[in-house]
Amino acid sequence: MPEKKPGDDSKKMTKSALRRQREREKRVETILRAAETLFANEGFHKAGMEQIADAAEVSVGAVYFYFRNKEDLLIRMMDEIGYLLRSILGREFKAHGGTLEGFKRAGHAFFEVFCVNYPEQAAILFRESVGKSDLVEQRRKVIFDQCTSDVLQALNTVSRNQVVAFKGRFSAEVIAVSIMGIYERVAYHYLLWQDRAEDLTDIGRDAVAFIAGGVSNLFEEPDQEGRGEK
Amino acid sequence: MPEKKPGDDSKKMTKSALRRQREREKRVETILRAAETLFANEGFHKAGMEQIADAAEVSVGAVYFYFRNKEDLLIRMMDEIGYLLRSILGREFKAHGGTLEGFKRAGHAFFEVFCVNYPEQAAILFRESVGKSDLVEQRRKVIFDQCTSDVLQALNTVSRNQVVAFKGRFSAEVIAVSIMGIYERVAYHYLLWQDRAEDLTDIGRDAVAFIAGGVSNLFEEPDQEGRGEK
Amino acid sequence: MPEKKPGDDSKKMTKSALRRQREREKRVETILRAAETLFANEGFHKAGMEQIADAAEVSVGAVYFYFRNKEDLLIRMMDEIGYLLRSILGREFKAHGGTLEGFKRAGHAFFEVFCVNYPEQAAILFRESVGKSDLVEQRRKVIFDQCTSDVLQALNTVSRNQVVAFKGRFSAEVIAVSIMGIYERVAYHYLLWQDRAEDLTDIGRDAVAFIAGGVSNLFEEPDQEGRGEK
Amino acid sequence: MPEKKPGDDSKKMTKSALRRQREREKRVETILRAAETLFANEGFHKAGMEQIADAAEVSVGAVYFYFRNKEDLLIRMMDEIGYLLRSILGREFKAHGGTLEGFKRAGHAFFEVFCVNYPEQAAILFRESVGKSDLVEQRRKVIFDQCTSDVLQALNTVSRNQVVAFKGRFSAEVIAVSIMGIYERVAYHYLLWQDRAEDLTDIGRDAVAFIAGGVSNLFEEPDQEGRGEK
DNA sequence: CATGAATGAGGATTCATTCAT
DNA sequence: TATGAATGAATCCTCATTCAT
Repeated sequence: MPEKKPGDDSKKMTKSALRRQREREKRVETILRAAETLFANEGFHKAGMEQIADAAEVSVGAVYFYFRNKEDLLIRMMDEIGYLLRSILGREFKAHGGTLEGFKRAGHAFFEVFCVNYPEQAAILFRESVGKSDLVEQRRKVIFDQCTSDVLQALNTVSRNQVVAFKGRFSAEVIAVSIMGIYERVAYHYLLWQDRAEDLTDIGRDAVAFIAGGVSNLFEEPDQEGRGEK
Repeated sequence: MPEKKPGDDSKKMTKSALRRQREREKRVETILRAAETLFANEGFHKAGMEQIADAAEVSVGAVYFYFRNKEDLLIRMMDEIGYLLRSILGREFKAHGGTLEGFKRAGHAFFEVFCVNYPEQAAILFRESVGKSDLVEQRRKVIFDQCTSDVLQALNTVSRNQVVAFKGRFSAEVIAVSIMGIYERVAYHYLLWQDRAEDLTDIGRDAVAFIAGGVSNLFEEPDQEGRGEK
Repeated sequence: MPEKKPGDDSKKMTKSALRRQREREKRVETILRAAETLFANEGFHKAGMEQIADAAEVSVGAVYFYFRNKEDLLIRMMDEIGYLLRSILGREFKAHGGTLEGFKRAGHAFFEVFCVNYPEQAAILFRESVGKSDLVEQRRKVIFDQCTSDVLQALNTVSRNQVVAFKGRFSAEVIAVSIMGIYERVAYHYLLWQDRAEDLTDIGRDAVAFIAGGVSNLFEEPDQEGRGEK
Repeated sequence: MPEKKPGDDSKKMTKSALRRQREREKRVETILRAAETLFANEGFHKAGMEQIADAAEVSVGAVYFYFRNKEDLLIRMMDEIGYLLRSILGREFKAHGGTLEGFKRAGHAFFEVFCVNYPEQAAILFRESVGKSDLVEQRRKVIFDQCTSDVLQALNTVSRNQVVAFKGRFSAEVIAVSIMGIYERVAYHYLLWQDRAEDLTDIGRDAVAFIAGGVSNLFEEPDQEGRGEK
């Protein structure tokens, strides 16, 4: 079984075993990248396993050796992409000490780093759908939930750091979900539909500003009337 | 061809022709509803034409008599759903004279009327994807663009009615897209993933409040400097 | 049953019955012509009954009222064409009193009259095939047999008129079949494949000359030894 | 892709690769033969892919692995048959040094070798047609054109060898086409319609004699009445 | 007689997956 | 490990034919 956890048996390993390990990982990598491009450009259903194998310059059998099935390929891919996305956003947020500024920077990074440098990955994460009740959909949910949870934590961190509190009547979770929605659709709209990658910086700034405006509204500001939405 | 425009020959029609016309529409309706349920529950790819025909209690041939092919079925369905959604939102907005209040009400209607009463339609509009470069994807884009455009117009109407102006540095279009994103993902998250239809009223209120907060932030407030980010 | 022999009941008929009779025949004619064009241009299998009905400006049901089924359509068509072809050839042959000259003239008429004026009919007679063991194939055989038989009779007539006799060792039937083959393939080659209708006169002359040469070789020439081939 | 040109890598091949190659060819052969029988007996349209696969004792998928589609099956088959036919005729003709005798022998071989030993192939070549403007029809044309061209060359060779010339007023091409027509229809008539395979030798002799008579008529014969060739 | 909506068996083709080598 | 030929269930779609109106 190739799914053995890497690192478990790393201490006692012959050289050739190490090389094998390395080659295995390289092979997995190659296949994953080939599939990624195909899925992004053709869509999950249109991309056939043989096509993927060809693109990765391996045999179909090899693909099935490293991946349980086509779904598994997509799931592992989405996990990677989810991890990548969270790294990018998390790094930026933490680099600014969990402030509102950091929160905004993370938003900018979403557009300027993730969308611009990993458009195929964005396409897969935001477009691919295989049909309800599939493992894939569950996985998508997990990834989005993690992201949402990250955003939620960030919101809480910011509010703590700012020494302000959320107005009790709002569900921070809904806000987090909303923010994810903004990121997702703006990326989809301008990257996948209009292919305006070069404008993403500006577009991202506007979107982030909109979010920041909505968010700052949510904090109690003791000495002052809220800008009353009504 | 059953696709003849209705109304063309409506004045002079024999009774039997009228009945036929009615029956034809009823049949189309039946098939569309059956397909809707199947697409929403099984997904586009998993739902077979025979299954659809069975559910509609007609033969496969009958489905193909009224619809060019499976894609056509989905496209016509999406068009209907798009129209339905825009009607619901537009009616609410106009009923309140294009005010911010109307804008919010439209938002509430999205969750309380559209999502709650037409969850299958929401599933189809927000989940179904067939793969890039398909007619379906184009159609989806058109529908979303129309909705986005509606939101954009609404924003402009509100800003005019409030005698305030957008802060120049924001792209209203990006805001509109963002709002669509919020609606979409909140619906997706709470309706399709968590199936919390009964909580949608509250959830919707929070989401709309968040939007309203963000939006009111966008209007120039004469006596005060913008919080200029950049 | 619309297949009643025409003329049977012609003596006692009301005027309206007569008109009906006429209209029926006109209708049959229209459908047959429409089908002819379609079969010639699209082929038997590609031409659908609905297409035929549309082209004839009647309903599918009407086609099925006048013709048992698609095969019947083709068979009746082929019968007509066979009759037409035999008329053209026979008329020419008889007009010259059954001489070799008449035989040649008939050959010329095949190319210059039949092929040139009825190319669609030629296409149907020579190209259409539906698959073995069909009624159609049997019908084709009958028609070709009739034509072959005509040619055979013509050969005999000529030989009688010329007061010469066939060399005993030749089967006149094989010659007749051969002649049919020449007509068929030359027409196919130059009309259906190369569409050189305008050259058919010359081409036909060559083919006929070839046939005449072969044929005149077959007759015993009393004062002389046969040129024994082998 | 199994269509790799044979011979490319024939020098350095492992044993197993060689065996694979052999098995592949055997498999293609098996499928082709099964399809041939089915096409000849049932006709192209009536023979289903599953039926073919069953007859070849492989799965449908295997058929599609070796052949692009049903048309491809027929085309490759026709190519083979065309090649076979031309080999048989050409061999005979060349074996007699391009004389009129060789020409006749080739004719006899057509009936006695090709028609008698390969009746199914004859059925396919002469009967199967799928409808105008198809790849198949184009292929048929190519094959017939090649055969016609062979006949034409043979005629020219004979006339050169006999030191006689064609009478200028005849188009040798039309003669060649005519000869093809004779072969085709005589075979069709007596083999496919009347199934008189056992009489084909005699029938063939008559047909060839008829052709030879027509042909010898075409040569200029300077000093002499008799046409005695040889 | 005419209509045209409805039928449904039948057919070609695809493709994820397996397994002998 | 790697290969790639083989599998066969699944699926979309066509179209000759029927029949209620």
